Amino acid sequence: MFSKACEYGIRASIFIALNSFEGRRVSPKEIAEEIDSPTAFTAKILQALVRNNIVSSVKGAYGGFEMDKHRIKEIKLADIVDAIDGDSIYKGCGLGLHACDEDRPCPMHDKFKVVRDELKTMLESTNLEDLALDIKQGDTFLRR
Amino acid sequence: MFSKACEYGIRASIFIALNSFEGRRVSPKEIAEEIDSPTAFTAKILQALVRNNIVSSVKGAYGGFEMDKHRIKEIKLADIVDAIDGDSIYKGCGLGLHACDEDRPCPMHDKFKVVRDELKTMLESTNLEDLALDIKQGDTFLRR
DNA sequence: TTTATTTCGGACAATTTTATCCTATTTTAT
DNA sequence: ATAAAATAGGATAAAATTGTCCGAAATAAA
Repeated sequence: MFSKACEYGIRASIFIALNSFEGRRVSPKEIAEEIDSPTAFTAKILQALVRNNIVSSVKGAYGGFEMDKHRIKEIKLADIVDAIDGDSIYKGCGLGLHACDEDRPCPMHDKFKVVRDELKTMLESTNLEDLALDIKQGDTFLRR
Repeated sequence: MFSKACEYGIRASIFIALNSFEGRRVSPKEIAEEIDSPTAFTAKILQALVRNNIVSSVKGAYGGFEMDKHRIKEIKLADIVDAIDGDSIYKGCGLGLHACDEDRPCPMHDKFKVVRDELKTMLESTNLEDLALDIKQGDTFLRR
């Protein structure tokens, strides 16, 4: 469904949010250990998240990755997916047809659209704060 | 969402179904031209469809790929997706966690499950005959 | 200002997916 | 039987994705 990069990106974002509530910055190494992902690859994904204004970074001693505490609830899963995988998952045709739309639909179009729109709505209505709080309460997990 | 192989597989199956209604066998070349896909790669996918009993093949002169006319309505999109991409799209965790389930869910689990189940239901309830008939009536298309 | 620390970013490598090519095998028609 | 036609399948190549490494740039603390 999502690329590996996107999966890591979402997990990393949740972990950073969790720590930003406590005012802690985290390093790529710490993030990768916590979300069980390859460190250098995760660092690359963090760069993309920074470029897309999902997280911010601070270089130098005592630096690391963090999020503005008050923006955490404004950041939606859709923002992260957009930043890393783009919007093809919302907009693309189920059969990979470039010109598939209402006017010239593929055979799956109508039925696929329902599912795709529901996915879109879900991603757009799920914010990082809710996800982070579930983890904090031990209801959900980021590893394995 | 689906792999290229799976997209080609679905498109090819629909085209074969369409021709099998008329009792015509079709070649990989003809299929690839009609669904706008690479011929040799499509041929490989057809082999997988044959192995998984989605279509049958006849070698030698006047051979080609065909489907049992009476089974066309019994074949669901889910069968084709299963044959080519496996069931990870139904069963996999949205965040790629191997051990994600009801007991130890990832933060996206509940919301993702709703979408994934709807996708599953859609694929399991859509049969090749309906898709082929839509094309025949000029309501939907397999190319571009 | 110097040093230690940390992200940034480019180059490279491994793996997976997508795609091609060629030969073997099977089947039908003559 | 033989030849022609067609799928089967292995080897290989190209492209995309995933993953690693290392030096440059930036920053904070001393």
